[in-house]
Amino acid sequence: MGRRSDKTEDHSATRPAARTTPAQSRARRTVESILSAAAELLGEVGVEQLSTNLVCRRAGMTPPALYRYFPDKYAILSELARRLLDAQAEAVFAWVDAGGLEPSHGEDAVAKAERLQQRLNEITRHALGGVWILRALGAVPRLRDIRIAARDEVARHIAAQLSQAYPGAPESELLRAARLTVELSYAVSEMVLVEPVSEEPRINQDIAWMVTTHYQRLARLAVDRS
Amino acid sequence: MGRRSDKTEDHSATRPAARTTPAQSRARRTVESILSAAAELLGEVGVEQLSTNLVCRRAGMTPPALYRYFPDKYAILSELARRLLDAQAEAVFAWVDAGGLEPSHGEDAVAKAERLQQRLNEITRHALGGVWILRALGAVPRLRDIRIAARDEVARHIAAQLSQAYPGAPESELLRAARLTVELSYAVSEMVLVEPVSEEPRINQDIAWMVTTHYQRLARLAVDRS
DNA sequence: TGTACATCAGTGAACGCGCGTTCACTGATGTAC
DNA sequence: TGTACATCAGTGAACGCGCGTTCACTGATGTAC
Repeated sequence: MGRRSDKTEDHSATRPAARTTPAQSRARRTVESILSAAAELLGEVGVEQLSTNLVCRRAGMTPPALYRYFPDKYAILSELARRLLDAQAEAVFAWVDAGGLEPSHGEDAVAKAERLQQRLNEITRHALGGVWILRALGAVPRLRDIRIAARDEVARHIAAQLSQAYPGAPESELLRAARLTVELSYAVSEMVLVEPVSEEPRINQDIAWMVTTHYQRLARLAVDRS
Repeated sequence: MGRRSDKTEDHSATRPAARTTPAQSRARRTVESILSAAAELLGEVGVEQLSTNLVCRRAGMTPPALYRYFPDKYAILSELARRLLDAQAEAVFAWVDAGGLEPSHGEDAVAKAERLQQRLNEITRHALGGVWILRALGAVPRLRDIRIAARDEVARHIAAQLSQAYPGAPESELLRAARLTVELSYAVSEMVLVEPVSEEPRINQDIAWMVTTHYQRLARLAVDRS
């Protein structure tokens, strides 16, 4: 998928370059061990207490091995973040491409949005580091840019699609709405993963309804204005 | 306000007890210096790099002075969090008590909700540590409970009021809806404070519309069911 | 209103510890012939 | 298919530094008479 590789390039510009790119398969396993260890520890001790030494110990290796691939703990977190955010972005793109935003009768549109939210929760749940990276992304100054960049990329795509589906609505409004809804979607993922699972479908449904209705309202306002 | 002191007691159970409660006014100034310094540093270096030594230096005092009042950096963050969350909760209570949730015609209800969101943003903006504590609260394991407790307290109050305004809707649904909207409101505050100010009113309006419509829909569904 | 004394508030100096980081090295992997 | 060699991957040991934390102490504040 061409779009995906574009995206990866974008991110690698932001991300602190790894000192060495692993060439052998042993090295690739090492990198994965580091990422897994960091992911585990993220939820156990929190971003603040996460240290490269701690990660090494958990991953069963010595500091220089880690330093070969990551300059510091932020590089590790960035990589975890990039993976999660890329996966989420890809899910949204796939959903949009499959007609997620095409005008349809109220209930259908909500059901479609609900499935997307569910998928995003699922991705977050199973990503390395899970919901903890999502949380860390907000709180760590050096990582905020990654999150905002990812959010805006998704938002632009949604806005573009919305303006096709509902021509006449001003671009700026659509972009604002898209940004807001992506942000809300992150918040819901963060929330849902600590609620009892039984609550999850209802919450997804609620947010899906809110977002869908919001889009439709914008479209309606645009039509009224013309 | 009786409700407020109840709340304070609740929180102090969660919060690690200060070693000493300041008795003299000099001591109270010291505590405030510590909190201000920590608040400043929070946005500059992030929760992860915040340390008691760093706070002392910025506050112009030596470590033992800090240790007299706070056992560790989490105690400082908890206090900052408590203040912000208390202020927000109080604003919501005041708004509810002033009839914020009373059934009214669509546009009015939205305008009321919009004003509340604006007020909450304002509180966050001017609180010690501002939006950075809000963010830290999500990411630091030892602080999450405070955030969740505060959210749920506000949500219960809103739910109680909703069930009075729209009798017939099941309590559990109202509580879920209230929790979700409080969470969304936090997210919007976090978001808005980094957007250009010019965007703020529109975003407040959007979220106000979404939340209000959501409540009204729940009420309508309840009526339909009976 | 002044003094003596008890309590409160903050200092200076020190400690052990884990962190981030680097060095020269050994061992593992892949490849050219 | 086997061996020799170049490159890649990870180790052991060490470093200086700032962190969290405590001690015995000095100085400031408030109060009893």
